[in-house]
Amino acid sequence: MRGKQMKTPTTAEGEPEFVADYLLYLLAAASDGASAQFHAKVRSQGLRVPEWRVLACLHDRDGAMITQLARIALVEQSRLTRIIVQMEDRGLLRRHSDPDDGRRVRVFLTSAGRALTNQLVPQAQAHEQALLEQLSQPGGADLKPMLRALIKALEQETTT
Amino acid sequence: MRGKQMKTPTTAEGEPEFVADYLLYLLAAASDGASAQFHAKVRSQGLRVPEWRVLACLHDRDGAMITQLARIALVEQSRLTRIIVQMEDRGLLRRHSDPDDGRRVRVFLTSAGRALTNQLVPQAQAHEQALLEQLSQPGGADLKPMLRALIKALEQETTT
DNA sequence: TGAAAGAATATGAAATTTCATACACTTTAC
DNA sequence: GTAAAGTGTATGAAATTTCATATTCTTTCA
Repeated sequence: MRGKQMKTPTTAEGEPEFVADYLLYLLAAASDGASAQFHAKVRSQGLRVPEWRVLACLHDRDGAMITQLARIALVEQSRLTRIIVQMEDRGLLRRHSDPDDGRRVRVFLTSAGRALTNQLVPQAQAHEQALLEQLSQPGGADLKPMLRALIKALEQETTT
Repeated sequence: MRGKQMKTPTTAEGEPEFVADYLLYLLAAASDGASAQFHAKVRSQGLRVPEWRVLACLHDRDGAMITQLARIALVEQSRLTRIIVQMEDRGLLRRHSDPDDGRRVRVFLTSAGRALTNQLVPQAQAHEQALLEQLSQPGGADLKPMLRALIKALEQETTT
């Protein structure tokens, strides 16, 4: 291999660049970039991103608690509470306090909410499919397993 | 391989789970989870995450324009403008309008800003190193290249 | 049993973010 | 050279988010 020798990019000052190869930046940029299109579509249908995430969570687990939803939707609890209230006001979901534990509030899709969700989930899946196909060339087939491994490692770290 | 046959997880209703294996969720959760610890450390040093990102960008490219910083720091422009103003008020950076193009504002670290940056960047690198070591077991060595490929593919998509 | 500790959700008030758009400057194309 | 179009940044006003903490239940355990 006669190398077109790739030198590490450097700043004007001659120091090596930091951001462009920093894992947390790559993760944030990848997440942001990959989501941009679909999130635009979500907004065009009158939902904010966390609202869509709530619907998606409820698609999987109707009747989830606020705290669970907050964790999965990656939103802070008090913020999620207010989002849920707004969504309830819009008729997308209903809150019921858990009969077995009065502290808990369980959230259920209304039929309107379910209808919207059933419309969005396939759109999300189609978009994902398209992305994955674009990525399949280099070997991006391993992307999802790798992300799952990272997430799992991070969860255990917290426990350990 | 006698298979402990992994069945696809399903919802109570029997439909397959969507979120847990959805690429955009995996990306967001990975980014969020991976960043959590370090971002907590950033905040404990009196910076919000976008502020730290600005410092990191300026570490690489002192004198960057607001728009560039917004793009790299993944922050909307008008929001970044206000963040920059606050940081200037705190004495971390300086704004100068570009002599060659009066529309542009170039942002420079002050010595205080540079000192803080020079303290944080190594912390970030150490944290990244630790993360990567945790990940090296399965084959996470390919994570960064894979993310770079994804980011690049997304950039080109926009152009195309 | 009952007091203390723990959990889940809600909420006030300050701070931040968003969205649209204004403003200032530059480039383009006559 | 100048009007029109394009860029880069700032800003008002409404909406949202944050942070700390209140509130309401539940569990623990002496």
